[in-house]
Formats: sequence, structure tokens, C-alpha cells
Amino acid sequence: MARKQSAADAPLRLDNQICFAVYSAAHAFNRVYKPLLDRLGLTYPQYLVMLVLWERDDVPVKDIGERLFLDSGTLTPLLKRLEAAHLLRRTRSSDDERLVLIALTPQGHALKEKARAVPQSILAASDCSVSELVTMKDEIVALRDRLNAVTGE
Amino acid sequence: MARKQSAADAPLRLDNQICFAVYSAAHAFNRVYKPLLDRLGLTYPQYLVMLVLWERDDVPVKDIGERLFLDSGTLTPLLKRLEAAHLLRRTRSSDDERLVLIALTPQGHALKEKARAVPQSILAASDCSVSELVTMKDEIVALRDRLNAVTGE
DNA sequence: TCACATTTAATTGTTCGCAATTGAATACGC
DNA sequence: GCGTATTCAATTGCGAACAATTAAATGTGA
Repeated sequence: MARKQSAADAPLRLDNQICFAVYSAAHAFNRVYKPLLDRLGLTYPQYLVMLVLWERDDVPVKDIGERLFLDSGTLTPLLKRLEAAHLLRRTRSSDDERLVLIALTPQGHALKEKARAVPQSILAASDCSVSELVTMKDEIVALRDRLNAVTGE
Repeated sequence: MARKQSAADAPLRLDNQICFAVYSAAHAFNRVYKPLLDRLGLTYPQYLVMLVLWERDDVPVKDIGERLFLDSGTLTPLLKRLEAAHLLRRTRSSDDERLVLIALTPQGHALKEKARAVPQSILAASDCSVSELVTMKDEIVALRDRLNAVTGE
């Protein structure tokens, strides 16, 4: 029985890869966010850091890293750029001089108000109900956590 | 009524962002793939390019880009690294000299056999049934395509 | 035919993302 | 208290990702 593609090749076909679905969806999100975040003067990873800090600031770099699954190699230069943009300040803790504490400036706090417009634009772009998105989010988070468990997070 | 966090802030909370779920899941996949792909001498984006080429090679750079949603700024240096690794060759088309055709070398074709072990390791790491993964994949792809429709893909 | 637009890769510059290493501060074990 | 281990951020180097530009080849319309 002749086939264009062998059934044995199915596991290697691009369109069968959930990892590619996730990878390409992440890039698609990035492209939708870009024009919205340009107005805030932020990149997407910088926006994530600001989301963390808007919940609670005066936290060490490590805490931000654990929240976002990023290390200091990524965060140190990113935080320096946000400091150069006057959105936050980086100061060594006096209690424990290994820690660098990240605190928002008044401008950093103020940017939160401008950011409130972003999630609703994303919701519109996703063309999807909130409940569907919440369900998908929970499933993806569960998958992520199982993957992270393997590599030891 | 006092609250730790105002309900008005819910749309900006990190854990409510589906984009972050997708973003962090993509990184989690990357970390699981890394040790598997190290054995093949590939990075994850290089693996995706190889998946495309194992389905069909002798294709222009543009076709690979459309398949993976990547542009020449990403692909040109990546393909040069794969060429340096003797997995493929880049040759200008004689029909249309604007095109650079990508063809696998014998080593490039041969690597497919070693790659067959990868998907099953990923499946195990995801700790999830195939049918659940397929459902999730289809949902994520549908979301991705709606997002891409907004930015004009 | 000839000017002009379009297509295609390559290039440049900026920002992530991560592995590996370094150096300083702190915690621990005896 | 002292030597060692651990923690934390910074640094270095490499590989993506993408915007913007460039240059060459091809297509199109008057």
C-alpha cells in the first residue's frame, strides 16, 4: 500500500508536535503584544517583569526569576534596561548584601494604569471566550508544571 | 471591604495571563528537549528546521520560513550553522536566482533515524495521554491561527 | 523596451534565553 | 571561631528572534 508519507514518520511530522504548537503560539502572542507594548515602551519579557512587580515590589532578583522561570543571565541586563528607563531601581539589600532588591519608581507604578488597556486588547485578538481561555490556560500550566518536574524545577 | 489585591487588578495578574502560560510552557519544552537534542547536535529551532526538511527538502528558505513563522533574519544564520555541521547545503536556484534552495546531505537524511527516539521521550515527560495532547495541540493551533490573523499572516 | 514595483535573502543592530564561570556574602559543620 | 559549602547576582559567549535596510533578480504596465 503506497503512501505519500509513511505512518512510521508521523511522530516526526511538524504538524503533530505539540511543542511546535506552543512555540509558534508564543511567537504569535509576541507579535500581537508588540504594538500594544510599544506604547508603554516595554518588550514582552519586560512587561512580564512589570506584571510581577506591580503585584509586589521590593523583591530580590531571584524571586522574579522563580516567578518567571528566568535566571540572572536574562534578568540582570533586562532589569538594567528598565532601570535606565527610570521604571525601577536596583539596590543591594543591607540585611543580606548578596541580594539586589528591585523597587518600582513612581513612573514604574504609574505605568500600571496605562497597562490596563493591554489585556482587553489581547482578549479581543484571541477571539475566544474568557472561560475557554481560562480552561486552556489551566491545561497549559498543568502541562508546563509536569515538564518542569522532569527537569527538576 | 478590604482586599489584599483589588479585583480591578485581576486582568494584570501574572497567573491570569494565558500568554505567560504559553510562554513559560515553551521554555519548559525547550529545557526538556535540550538534553535529547544535544545528542543530535541540534538546538530546538534547528530541530524544527530539520523536521520540515525531513518531510521535504530542496525547498527555498522562504518555504521553511512560512512553515515555521520565521524570517530570513533568523533562518539565514541558522541554516549556515546547519550547513557548517554538514547536515544540508545551500545553493542558488538556477531557475530563479533570488531563491536559495536547501537540500539535505546524506548525513542530514541519516540524522532522521537518530531523531525517532525524541518524540517518545517527550511524550513520557509530558506525562499525558496522546489523545489529551492532540486535543490541546489542536486548541493551541487554533488560538495561534486566530492571533496570526490579527497581525496579518 | 524601459521605468517601476515586487520578491527573495542577506545584513545590521537590539533584545532575549541559557550554560558556564566568577566573586562576594552568608550559612554550616565541627 | 574557622574552614568549607552554599547562595546570589553579574559576566561571558553563543544562538535565536525580529525590525529595518540593502541588493539583486524577477515581474509588470505603459
